Amino acid sequence: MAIQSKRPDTFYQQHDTLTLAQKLLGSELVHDSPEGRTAGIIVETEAYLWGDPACHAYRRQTTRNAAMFGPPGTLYVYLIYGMYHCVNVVSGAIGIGEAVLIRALEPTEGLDLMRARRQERYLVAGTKSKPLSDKELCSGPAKLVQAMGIRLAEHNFSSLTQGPLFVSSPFSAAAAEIVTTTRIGITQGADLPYRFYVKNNPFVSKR
DNA sequence: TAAGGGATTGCCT
DNA sequence: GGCAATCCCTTAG
Repeated sequence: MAIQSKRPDTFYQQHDTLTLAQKLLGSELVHDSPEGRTAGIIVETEAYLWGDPACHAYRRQTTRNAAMFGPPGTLYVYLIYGMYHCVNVVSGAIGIGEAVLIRALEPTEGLDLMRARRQERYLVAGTKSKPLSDKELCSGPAKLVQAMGIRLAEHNFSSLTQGPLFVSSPFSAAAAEIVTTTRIGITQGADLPYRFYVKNNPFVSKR
């Protein structure tokens, strides 16, 4: 296993949100949990900006979006549709509610643990019997939260620069081609080109 | 205080 | 491809 360097505070401080959303592509998200390590290369992101009607911080700071107003490199985790969670990397200055949504990972480590976490719900429900394929583990914002063992109570407000959940620099600096397009699942600001993904990567949630 | 709705997912037709 | 599931937060009254 190669030595991985944790992205420092300056990585999150020096880039504006749209740039950070692209810089995060190719970086690896790592979680060293008590159950073991899971990790994946970030292959799809979306930016949510100040003054952007789709941004959770668009109106004002509230209890739900408070983490977005923290320092860059903070995690913002929220509940969506009453049953799933999504994770964001907070960006922009303190007091400015901007963030980058992590939408998909290419799994690199701990795939069995990911599978176990993802299938837990099905095993309980007893509906799904077939093991999930590698592509089904992290190809969506709520999927990767499950697979990585990210939880609202534990990780909202936590920092990516200190602690067991962090972003590492890529192993190879091979510049992948980035596709820029519109964001998924939103109604407001649907025409803004704030979604980025690695071209031709099969682990991206949607083409 | 009440009611609407969402940065999704997976099952069903 | 369409749609239900399922909560809590936010906004309106």
